[in-house]
Amino acid sequence: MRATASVLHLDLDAFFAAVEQRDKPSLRGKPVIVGGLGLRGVVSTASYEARTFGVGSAMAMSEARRRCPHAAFLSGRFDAYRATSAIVMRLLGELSPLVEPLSLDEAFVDLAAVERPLDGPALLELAAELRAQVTQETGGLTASVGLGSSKFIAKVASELAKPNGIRLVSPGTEIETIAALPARAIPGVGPATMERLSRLGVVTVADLQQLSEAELVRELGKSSGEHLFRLARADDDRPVEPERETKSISVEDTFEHDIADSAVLAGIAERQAGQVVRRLVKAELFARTVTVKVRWPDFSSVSRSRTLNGATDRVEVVAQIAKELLDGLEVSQGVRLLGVGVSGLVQVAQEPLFELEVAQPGRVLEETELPRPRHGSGWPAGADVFHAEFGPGWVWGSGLGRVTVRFETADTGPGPVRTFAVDDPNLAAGPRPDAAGAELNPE
DNA sequence: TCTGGGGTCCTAGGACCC
DNA sequence: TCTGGGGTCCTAGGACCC
Repeated sequence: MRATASVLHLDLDAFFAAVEQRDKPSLRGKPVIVGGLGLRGVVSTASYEARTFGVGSAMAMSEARRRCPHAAFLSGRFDAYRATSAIVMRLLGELSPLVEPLSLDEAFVDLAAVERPLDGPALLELAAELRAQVTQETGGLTASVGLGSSKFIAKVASELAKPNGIRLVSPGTEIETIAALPARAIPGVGPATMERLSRLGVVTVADLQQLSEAELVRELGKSSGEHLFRLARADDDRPVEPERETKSISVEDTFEHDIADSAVLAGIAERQAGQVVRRLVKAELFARTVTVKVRWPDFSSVSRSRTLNGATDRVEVVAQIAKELLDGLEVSQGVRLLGVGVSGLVQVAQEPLFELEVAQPGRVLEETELPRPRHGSGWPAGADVFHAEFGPGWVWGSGLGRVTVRFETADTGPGPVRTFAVDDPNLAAGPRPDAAGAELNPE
């Protein structure tokens, strides 16, 4: 904890949904739900209009549809989210070189790296200007900003500021600020920890402050217990860390229907190994450990891993090991989710040649013929499209060989709706072909 | 029609080494 | 002549976060 409130936490409000409302004027002011639209999808982000119906992140999409049937249900457009996030991260980088992104929509900034300490009014002014810049440069998104003497307090502050606000927790007032909050508000206290704390009579952070460190360690283990003991007293000296090295890379897929065919699963593992290795190579890393993860129909899951003597970035090696690990599992009851991951990442190859006798050379499957999870048609709801005659629009819905498109962009008013055959030659997937991101980079 | 995907961190037990 | 002790690595599972 510092003597000044020099840690800033920024959180974009209902980020994915807000980007959709920005780019789809007909959805502004309406409930929008972004997430997996398949049978087993979950909600990534709900707009504030949807939240009033009790829809929230991580909720099963089936439940969200029950609670808010008239919402717009969209699959995500991650390129658009990444582009918008980059704008915000750039603005944060102008405040300080010490920016630690937590996700596309959240980051810490260490303001102590900037010249002299700022007092309360100066901090509030800086935050207000930042929020105005974010809204200006992103085309209308809002952010909540928290300021405090540590990461923990800054994060709590931005939570208290939501939505669309600023909150400064002045140094010296931290403990009284957090005391009234539910213990669940402390990062790291999830459902399981909260259940254990409840048994000790803990509801609020103030209750937590009554427990001794020994009691917490006994209940939660050494690391968590000591950590929680300190956070309950607003004692947090974790630094803002701009660069965090990648520790693992993984790909996993939940299937629309459980799969019990081991040959099909092996084919999926092979494709996933390819995806993992592509990212491994792009990061210029090599991996020593390969892990396979399986989720059963009852939602329990197991993992199997193997560590090599050397590190590899070869698809054949990762795919072969993944398939061998999968072979060791009895899949006849069906598999709900399959995943392949690598860890033990290093920057140099140390690959012993004897590590793998590549079995029968076998045909290398083309990317397109490997099994992929399919969620409905090739026209995901919410996706950008471009029509030769009508211009840019987005997929409103599809089915029965038809796709319905609404023609509007961030800069138009609500636009008209037209329906086409799914194979209409005038209709192309993706944003306007010749001006990618133009509206976000006016210069 | 319950429960995604990509991560990080922690714990605990066993193997192994000195 | 029953079985110390510490350290490290590996595996597996689980909690948690966005």
